[in-house]
Amino acid sequence: MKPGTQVSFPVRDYDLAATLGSGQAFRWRQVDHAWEGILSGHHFRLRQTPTDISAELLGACRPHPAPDLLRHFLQLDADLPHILATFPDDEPMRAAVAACRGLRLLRQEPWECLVSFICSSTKQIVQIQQIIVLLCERFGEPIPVGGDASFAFPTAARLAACSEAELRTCKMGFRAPYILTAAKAVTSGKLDLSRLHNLSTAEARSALMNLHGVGRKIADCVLLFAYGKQDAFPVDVWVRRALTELYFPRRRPSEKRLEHFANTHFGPNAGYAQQYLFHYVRTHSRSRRGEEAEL
DNA sequence: GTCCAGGGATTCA
DNA sequence: TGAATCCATGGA
Repeated sequence: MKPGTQVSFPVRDYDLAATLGSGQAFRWRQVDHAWEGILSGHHFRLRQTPTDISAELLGACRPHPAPDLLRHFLQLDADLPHILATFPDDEPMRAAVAACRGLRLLRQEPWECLVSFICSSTKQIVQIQQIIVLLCERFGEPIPVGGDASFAFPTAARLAACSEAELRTCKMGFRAPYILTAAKAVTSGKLDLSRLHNLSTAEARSALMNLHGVGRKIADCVLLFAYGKQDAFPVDVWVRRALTELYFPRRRPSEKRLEHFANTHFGPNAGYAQQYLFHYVRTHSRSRRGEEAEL
C-alpha cells in the first residue's frame, strides 16, 4: 500500500464515528465527512459508506503498513452481535446500545495507549488530545503528507531520552515524571509490553500498576483498548456517574457496592458494555439534564 | 480520609 | 465577560 492508494472493507454493524470519537483513542479527528489519524507511522483517511469503510493512505514514515494493520486496529472481524448478546438485558444497557449500536472497541498499540492514558488523569478529552499533539510534534518522526507534515507517535526510546522539563513543555504537568519512568521501564526491558498479551487480565493489570502513575483505572483502559482484555472495566468519573444515575437512581451507592456491581453485573464482555455506557452518558447527559431542569 | 498536582475547555452568573 | 467548575486519577 503506497501513499495515495485506497482500500475498502465491507462492514456491517459498524459506527466509525462512535468508535473513533468515543474517547478510546486520541489521534483521530473528523475532517469534513472523513476521519483522519495516524496509526503505526501511517497517516490514513477513513470514510464510512452504507456498506463499507474505505481507507486512503495519505503518507507514511515507514515503507509498508502491516497487511492487517487497519483490520486489526478497527476490529473489523469482531463478532459484534455476539458480544452485544452477552450484555445484561436491562433498560440502561438497551438504551446505551440503541444510542450507539456499531460502536466497537479498537485494538491500539500498547505503548501509545499506555502513554495516552497516563496523560488522561484529571484531563478532559480535548486536553488529552492537545497534549498528544504536542508530544508527537516534538518527539515523533515526521510523516510527509502533501505540503505539511504529520507525526508518528514517539517511541519509548525517544521519550526516555527526554528530560522532565522537555515533557512538561507538552502541557502534561505532574504527569511528566510518570511518562518518563514508563518510557525508561519499557526501554530498559523492565516492562515488556509484548509479554502482557500472554498474561491473565489480573497478571497484566498488576504488571501495569507497578508503574508510577498507573492505578487500576488507567491499567484497565490499556488492558481493554490495547490488549483486548474485555473483562477489564475502567471506572472513571463518567462511568461512575452512569452507573449511579442509571442503576442506583434513588440512593447513592457506597464505593464498595458500586465496585462489586461493576465487577459482577456486566458479564464476560464487561469492558465492551462499559464503553457503550461511557459514550452514551457523554453524548446524552447534557440534553437529559436539560430536560430534568425543565421539570 | 484528605490534599495536592497543570491548565484549558466548558459552564455559570 | 470574568469567575467557578470540571476533567477517561494516583500518590503521599
